[in-house]
Amino acid sequence: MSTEALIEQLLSDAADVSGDSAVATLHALLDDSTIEDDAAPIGIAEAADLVGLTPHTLRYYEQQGLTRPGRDASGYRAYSAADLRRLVFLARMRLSGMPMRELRRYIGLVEQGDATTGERRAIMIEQRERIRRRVRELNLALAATEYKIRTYGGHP
Amino acid sequence: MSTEALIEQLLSDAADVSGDSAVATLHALLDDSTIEDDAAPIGIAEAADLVGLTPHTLRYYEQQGLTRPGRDASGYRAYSAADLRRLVFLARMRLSGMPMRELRRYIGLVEQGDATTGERRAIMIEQRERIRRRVRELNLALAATEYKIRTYGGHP
DNA sequence: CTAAGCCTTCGAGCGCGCTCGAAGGCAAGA
DNA sequence: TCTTGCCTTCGAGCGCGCTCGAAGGCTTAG
Repeated sequence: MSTEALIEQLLSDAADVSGDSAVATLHALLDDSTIEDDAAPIGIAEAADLVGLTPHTLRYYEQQGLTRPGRDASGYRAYSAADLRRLVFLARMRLSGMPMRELRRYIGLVEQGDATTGERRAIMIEQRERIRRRVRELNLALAATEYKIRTYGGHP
Repeated sequence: MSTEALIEQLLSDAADVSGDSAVATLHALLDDSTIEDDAAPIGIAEAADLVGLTPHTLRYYEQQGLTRPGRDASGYRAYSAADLRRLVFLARMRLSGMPMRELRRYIGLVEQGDATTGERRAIMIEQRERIRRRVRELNLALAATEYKIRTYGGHP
């Protein structure tokens, strides 16, 4: 099951993202073991498919310094398990509204090694704040939208 | 759910009383019932201030056919209570991720009169789905982000 | 041997939603 | 009267995140 499919499944468990099955699915998504370490590297089309992006976008991310996949004998990109895990992470962070700029900064720290985990954590905490704020905005807009719907439903 | 309920919801989000949420609070409080119908029209700067947009943006919205404020003796835009209510609505819908395109379509229907309320309602229902979906995405990303934070916190 | 279909690089273009600057009009205070 | 400051229109520019097309190379099927 591809990441995209997993996300689809999660989103369609509409009732509760906090429910047990959703959490289990999420762990599957987050857990490294979902992508086997010893799997053979795959081509760009397959990788793109797996994470729900296009080959164009994957090349773009690489050009932006977010990934550095290996190459096969023909010079084609070869995405390893680690590369795929990073792509999954990038896709999820983009989806949550994290700007490319921040992602570049974060990946830069990752490539500098363990000494930067503190700073990385800080970035993720900022990111959490961004998401929470956005959720609050959306709940407000949702209330307004439901008000409109109800208004059209009967009594103006 | 009118102003009262929105306020209640705001209170439940009361954790952060930062500037950003002040804007959200303003938007909520400016629900239709809080703008008095007989208030004198106001200038573009004041209107922009009131709804948390810039005069540039207000002119842009007008150029896009979303508003049609009156003019004073000097040819300056004069936003009436009705104009302001519409601006508040537009701002809230934009904030919730409704595309300009949809908003143009919706306002077009509004200007066609009462015969279009059914179609308008349908648009708002689509919009509700968009928001709900986005909230679900964000909750998912939030869980992933918190997982990262926890991981850096100590036990990998 | 050829053609299909994937891959490569590079640079340009696009859709969105603003955002800004230029050039000038009008109003009110020192 | 002059200056300050907000207003007008118009069109261009920008930041983001892709998205696409051109021109060509490798590989496999027929």
